[in-house]
Amino acid sequence: MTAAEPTLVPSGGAERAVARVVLDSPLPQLDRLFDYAIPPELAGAVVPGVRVKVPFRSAGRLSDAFVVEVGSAGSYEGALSPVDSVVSPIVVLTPEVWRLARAVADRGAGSAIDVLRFAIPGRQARVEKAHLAALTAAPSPDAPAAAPSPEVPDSVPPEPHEGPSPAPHGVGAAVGVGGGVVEGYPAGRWESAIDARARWASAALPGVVECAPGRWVGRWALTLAQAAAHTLASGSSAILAVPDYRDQDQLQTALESLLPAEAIARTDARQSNPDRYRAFLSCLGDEPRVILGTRSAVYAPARRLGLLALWDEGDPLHAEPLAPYAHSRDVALLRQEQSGAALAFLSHSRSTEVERLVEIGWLHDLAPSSPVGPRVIPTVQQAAQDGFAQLARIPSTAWRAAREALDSGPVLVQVARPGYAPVLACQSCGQAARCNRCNGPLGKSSASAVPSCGWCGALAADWHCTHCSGERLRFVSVGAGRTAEELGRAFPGVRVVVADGERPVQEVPAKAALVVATRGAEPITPGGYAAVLLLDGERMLARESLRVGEDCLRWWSNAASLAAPKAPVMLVGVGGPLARALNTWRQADYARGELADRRGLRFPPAVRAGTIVGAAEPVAGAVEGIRGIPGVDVLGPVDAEPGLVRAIVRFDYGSGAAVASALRSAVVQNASTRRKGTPGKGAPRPQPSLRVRFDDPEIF
DNA sequence: AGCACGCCGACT
DNA sequence: GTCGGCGTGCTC
Repeated sequence: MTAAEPTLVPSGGAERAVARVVLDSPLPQLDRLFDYAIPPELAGAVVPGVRVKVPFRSAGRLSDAFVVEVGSAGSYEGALSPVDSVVSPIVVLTPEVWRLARAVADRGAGSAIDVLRFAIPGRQARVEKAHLAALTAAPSPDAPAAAPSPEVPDSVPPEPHEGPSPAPHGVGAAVGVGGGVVEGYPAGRWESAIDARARWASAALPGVVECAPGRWVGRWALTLAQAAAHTLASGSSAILAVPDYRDQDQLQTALESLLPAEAIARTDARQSNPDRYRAFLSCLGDEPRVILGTRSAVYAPARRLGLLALWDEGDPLHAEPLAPYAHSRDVALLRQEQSGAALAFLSHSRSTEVERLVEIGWLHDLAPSSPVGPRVIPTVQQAAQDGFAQLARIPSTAWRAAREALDSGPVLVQVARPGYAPVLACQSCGQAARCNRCNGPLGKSSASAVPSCGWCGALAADWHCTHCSGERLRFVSVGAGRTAEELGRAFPGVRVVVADGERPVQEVPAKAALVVATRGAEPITPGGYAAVLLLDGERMLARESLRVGEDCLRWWSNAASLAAPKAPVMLVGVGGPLARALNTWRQADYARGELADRRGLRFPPAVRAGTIVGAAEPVAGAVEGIRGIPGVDVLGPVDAEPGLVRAIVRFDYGSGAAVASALRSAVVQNASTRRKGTPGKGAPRPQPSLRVRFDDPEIF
């Protein structure tokens, strides 16, 4: 502690000062505030938002905790233990983030501390020391802690400091780079929506753009960067959340072309812990920032949050895989309601979730001024005449389009699956080939590799089929590697580049080449591709999932958006409403129809859904607790893994709070009353015997 | 999670 | 009478 302001009265006067803290414990029954006395020597240091250590559990053990409130009104009657120590003077839990964490946990029947662990990076003593030293050293001599520092009029230069781009490509009119002016949409509409703290969904402009000399990004990235620059220019912070680091890199490039580097804070899971903590601390300062990151960015402690924007919210990477499993979209919706910031969803393709929000009037639609899409040419699968094309299972029209395009630049070929022939089957009976040891799926990692098991890794050197005793294997699905080989033969003399999850490629030069990429891993290229071939449509659609249609449309739209203006985009082997939506570039139409179907079937997102997994008895109890709530129906329970059952609960949005709180009570009760189970020295149960998960995109 | 508390059986 | 089993529930 430095010399500072003792805000609280010394021990003598008034009632007892009480700190209300949230404990860092995964136990659901501890997810509430606990009262501790503030000893005189810590008065003034124990303020809301700091990390503390408190005695907990009978022995003299200490638990980590965050102070949530400080006051004199103790709601707890018993004797209070004193706070043991303050870990750091930095206010890492802001009131806004606490309210958000509480709301996210309540909505997902989870613990607020689970949200906080995700939202607040671990403390790094070194980084913190440097941060505090910098704070006390130069500009603002005020205490580093909570003190609402004397309001300094912040001046962040919103001007672009990079030269404007020469003739950017992209579908639609040429755009220049301007600070805080969002181009490509009706003039002033984004700006006024941001200023009015509105909520909206926008279709992104297709195409790529050169936002600084030699730096090309998807056109969408420039839109978000311009919106963020406008927000910053008006003295507010902006949070931009993207699905993965590839999108993040593009957006960062776009931001750096408009804003000084100090105005940008970057947070993502790939950062080292010190880097993460450093970026987090930089958000806590008083100057507004543009905060760029993946899922966790929606929890950043932004000062004066003015805009919350999500790119490609339909990407499943926005769904958090850890409890309480909140999707960035839902977190953003809650935060918007609490903070009153503007909220924008930008994407090429519209998810059914966003479509629902538009239909109920929660979001408005802010469309580009000239909604022109890429030139999409649906191509029915047909037996190719050309021998080469047949090799690569490409229809002759698509093959010819690619052949011509290769004269002027690179051609993007999107394929379905990563890896090389991930699935093998018996040549004689056609059944999927299984490992002779563990029954896992067999695959091949390269042309010359010996087939091996995807589970145990055993080489299938002398494999035999368990169904028919056949001994020869054949490919069932064809991955990027194999497609690349075939294309290489179909287009002799052309350079082939492969991009997939294992071999990521951010950008390819604007030279003739075949770029074979799995969906989601497409590199961008300066000026856009001379042609785009969307090859494995049928196979992608074969996946068994409620979301398969909208997922495919999203993958195709994102790939098509990388094409140069007027370049052909060949959609192979797909017809119907999906092909029409891509061809007309009216993805929202598809989402509308899809949502209507889901309403009829009572599937998400027309309703919400959750799974309840656990031992039969607690699951039955939990189900009993929600049966009476209106707008709720329960499927099951049915047997799941050995000893466990699973029930699916579907409920209207309006019943969400009641369902969540009832299930939460069941989880808490189950956690505190010991499971009797097998009395005879059974193995201790490693997992809680009742788990609840809401809004899992993979339920149906 | 730990750990104390408490209501039953078997002992000095 | 008292010791101690482990089932039950609390932790500011």
